[in-house]
Parts: sequence; structure tokens; C-alpha cells
Amino acid sequence: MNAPTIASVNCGDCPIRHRAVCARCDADELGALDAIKYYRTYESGQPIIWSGDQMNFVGSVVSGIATLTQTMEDGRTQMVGLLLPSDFVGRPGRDGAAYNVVATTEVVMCCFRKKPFEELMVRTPHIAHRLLEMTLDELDAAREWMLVLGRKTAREKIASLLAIIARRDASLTPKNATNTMSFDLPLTREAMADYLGLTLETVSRQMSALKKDGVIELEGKRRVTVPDMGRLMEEAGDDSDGGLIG
Amino acid sequence: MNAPTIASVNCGDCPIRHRAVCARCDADELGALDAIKYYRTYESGQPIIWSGDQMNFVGSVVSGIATLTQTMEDGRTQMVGLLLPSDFVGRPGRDGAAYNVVATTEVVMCCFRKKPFEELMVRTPHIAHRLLEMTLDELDAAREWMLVLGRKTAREKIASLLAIIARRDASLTPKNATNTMSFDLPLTREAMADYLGLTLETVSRQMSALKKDGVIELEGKRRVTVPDMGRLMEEAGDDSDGGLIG
DNA sequence: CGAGCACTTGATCGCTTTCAATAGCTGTGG
DNA sequence: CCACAGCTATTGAAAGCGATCAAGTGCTCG
Repeated sequence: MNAPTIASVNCGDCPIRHRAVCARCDADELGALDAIKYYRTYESGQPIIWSGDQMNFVGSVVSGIATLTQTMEDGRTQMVGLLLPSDFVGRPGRDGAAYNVVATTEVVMCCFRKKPFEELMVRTPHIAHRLLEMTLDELDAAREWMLVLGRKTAREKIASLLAIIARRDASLTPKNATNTMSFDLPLTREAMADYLGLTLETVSRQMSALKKDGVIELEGKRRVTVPDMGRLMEEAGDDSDGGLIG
Repeated sequence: MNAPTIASVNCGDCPIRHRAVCARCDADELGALDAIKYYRTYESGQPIIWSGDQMNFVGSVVSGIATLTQTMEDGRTQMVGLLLPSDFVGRPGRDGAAYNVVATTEVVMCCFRKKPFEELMVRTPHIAHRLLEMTLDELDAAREWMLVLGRKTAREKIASLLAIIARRDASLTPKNATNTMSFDLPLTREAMADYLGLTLETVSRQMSALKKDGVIELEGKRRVTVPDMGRLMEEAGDDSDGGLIG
């Protein structure tokens, strides 16, 4: 993958310009952000932030995928967030990180030093409002996820995760009036297990079962095609109509 | 319980004045809120908002306890939020309710008609900032909860819930340097089960087990006393030191 | 006193985990 | 070019935990 040239992207050309925390900013505000931003690249597998560490920056994922995880002393881990391009990392007003953030693919971050960002936020309602909006969306996602974790069977969990990824992909590639869709799984079986509160063996078994039942098709380990999204939604235990329009 | 007199509380005397969405407001701003607020009381068990309904208001819980739940078509339900005094209900910028909100005890709400509140929020950064702060706290709580739902055993789940309630109670009654504490469970066994992604039978069994092992003592069905908070935290699978300072 | 409700307790079932072996892929080095 | 290590994923067998089905208890209210 070729990452965008580091430290040289003009905000106006930024691929996440209208989805990230800066989405509502006007030219002046963008200039102020521009003055305190810098880019940083992380390799696949590399930690971005470790729980308990001092946070010196906040920022947005520009490209790539990262995971937010929580770990117990005995090693059990639960993913609590999946960070995609435009998602915000860090919490203004808090010093220590509460979660581990790990790059799952190569990740490019647009970082802001925390102190200047917080000061800017106080003066810039457009940023604060956008951040509120994004946080409310994340809270909704977390709550949908809680239903998945607390009440769904292993098969439903897998179907739910596939549906979420498929839906996101659809929003980025807004074509395809048909019912079928294809995408690359950005997660290992283990990461899927951590997402869903399962073991990786159970994930593997349920993937095989969904494949055997014709709900999904697999090409290699990572390429998934869903012949009938409605069917997948049924398997997820959701209203089949709630599909594409979120 | 005697509720505060309805429609006659001055914001300055409000019990949630410095914790709710209005916490940061100055006198003028409070006046503006005052002009669009009204109180409403719900009896125990009564629905406050039903998922899918049009939302005409947003507001704060003044007293009592309410639950936020999500339901699947076949009836499986998962609690996704526990609303205590000062917690905010509703999402500015969205018309339809996404969850069921039900009063678990008698509940008094301080309501704002949605439209005027949204307009006021745009003009009043103090409100938007406080709401952002509260939403970030809720997101943190939701993520801690996800670890509970996804990775903890039934016994750990129960211990975690008891620890959360105990900690909250401690923050309201800031005395008690000792290790022991007492509180009333505000939830039925079924509500606890919905909170934790368990069945009510399993909740009952694990409560009995924790009692038998001396982790908790029960007086009647609802009064719980914890002789040793450190022990409870261990049972919850948390760092025992993370206890009182959140 | 009996109905209704919340809760407890017992017995059994079944899904997911655990433990273990195997397959497939990729990269390295002889 | 093949052998082998290391990693990810699949599959099988057995065990365990929580769910389910089913009584039974205790309390409140009529």
C-alpha cells in the first residue's frame, strides 16, 4: 500500500475532510487546525497507544484500521471499538489512555497535540459540535454492540459483524442496487473473536457453517461475498429491512 | 417517596443542578433553560419513551431510576443504559427514539421541548460542552460494560454490577473510610439479568453463591451489604485498587 | 385464605469453550 | 527447489458453564 505523503497533505485535499472531527470547520478554523497538526504512520500490528499511558495527542485515523481493546489481568481481551478512517482517537480532557489502540493494517493518523487542540476546541464550536455528534454515533454503535455481546448466539454474532462491515463498505462504495456484495475482512479470526466475545475456534466454526449454508462465500481466508444481504440480516437476528439505510 | 413539587422547582434549588446537562450554565443560560422546561413524573414500571416513537422532548432524570433497553423481535432484551439522577435522555438531532426508556422506580424528569433545546444548544457552548463531557463518560461506561458482557463469567458479571452500584452509592454518600458498604439494589433479578446478558435464574444462583462465600450479605431481597469491597473487586476480575477512585 | 409476583433451587440439556491435532500459506535458508 | 519454521485457520472430541424446564418458597395484597 502506498500511504499519502506524510506531513504534506493540505486539509482541503484530505480524504476524510468531510467526515472527521474537522468536517464542519470553515477555512479559518481549518487553518488553525493545520497549524497544530502532524501526520504519523504506524505499521500493521504496531501499538498506537497503550492503556494507562500519558496521552500527548488526539487525532483522526486518515487511512487504515485500528482496534480499541480492553484487557483483564489474566489476558482476556475485549475489543471495544473498531477505528476506521475519519474516526477520532483520544479524549479531550483526560490525560491517561483508557484503552489499547493497535494498528491492524498500516495506519496513517492526523495528530494534534492535546493541549493546543483542547484550547482550540473551546474557541471553536464547530469542532466541539462535530465531536459531540461523532461521540453520540459511537455511543449508539456501542449500544448496538452490547445487544450483540449480551444476547446473540455465536452464529448471530458472526452474521452481525459481517453485516456491519458490509454496510460500512456499502456506504463507501455507493453503487450496487443488487442484493449481493463483496468485501475484504479487515480482521483476523482472533480479532473477530475479541470483537464478539467468542473464541477464535468458535468464530472459525461459525464462518464454516455460514458458508456451508450458503449465507456467505469465501475466497481465500479474507474475501467474503454475501449473495443475499437480506438473508444475512435474518441470520443476524435483525430486521431485514433495517439494512442499508442506517 | 415524596416527589418534589412539580412545575415549581427553581433551577438554583435543583438537586441535579451541578451534575446535569445544565451544570456549566450561568444565570442567564439557566434562565433560558428555565423558560422551556417542564417537569413530568412517571410511575414505577411506566414507559417513558418507546423505541421508534417520535421524540418530542429531551431531558434530565431529576430523581428515580430508569432503564434503557433494546429488544429483538423474539423478545430477547438487553439493557444498554441505567439512567440515574442527572443523566440525560434523548439525542439532539435525532427524531425517532432508538431505545426503550422505562421507569424502574418513580421517576421525575426535567424535560425540554426538543426543538427549542436544540436551538438553545447551538447558541450556548456551555450546554454543548457539558453534553459532550457526559456523552464521553457514557461511552466509557458502555465500553467497560462491553468487557463485562463479552468476557466475564456469570459470577464476575454479578460482582461487577454490585461493584458499580456500590461505587455510585459511595460517590453520593462520601463518608465511610471503612472497607464495608451497604446499599439497596434498585433492580429486580430480571433487570439485573437484562443488564448482564444472563437469565434471571443464573443471577439468582450467583447471588446465592456470593452470599454463601461471604462476599456479600443479603437482608430481604434488595438490601446488600459488602463486608470487604476489595474482595468484591477481586471477584469482579478488576484490579482491587481501582476501587473507589474512578 | 388464596392469587399473584419475585425469587430460589433442582435436574437436565446444549452451546460454546477447551484441548488437541491437522491443514494451508508465506518467507527463509540450505 | 525443497525443507522447515512460524503463523493463521480449520476441524474433532470432550468438558463445562449457563440456559432451559420445572417445582417450590416467601411475600404482599385482595
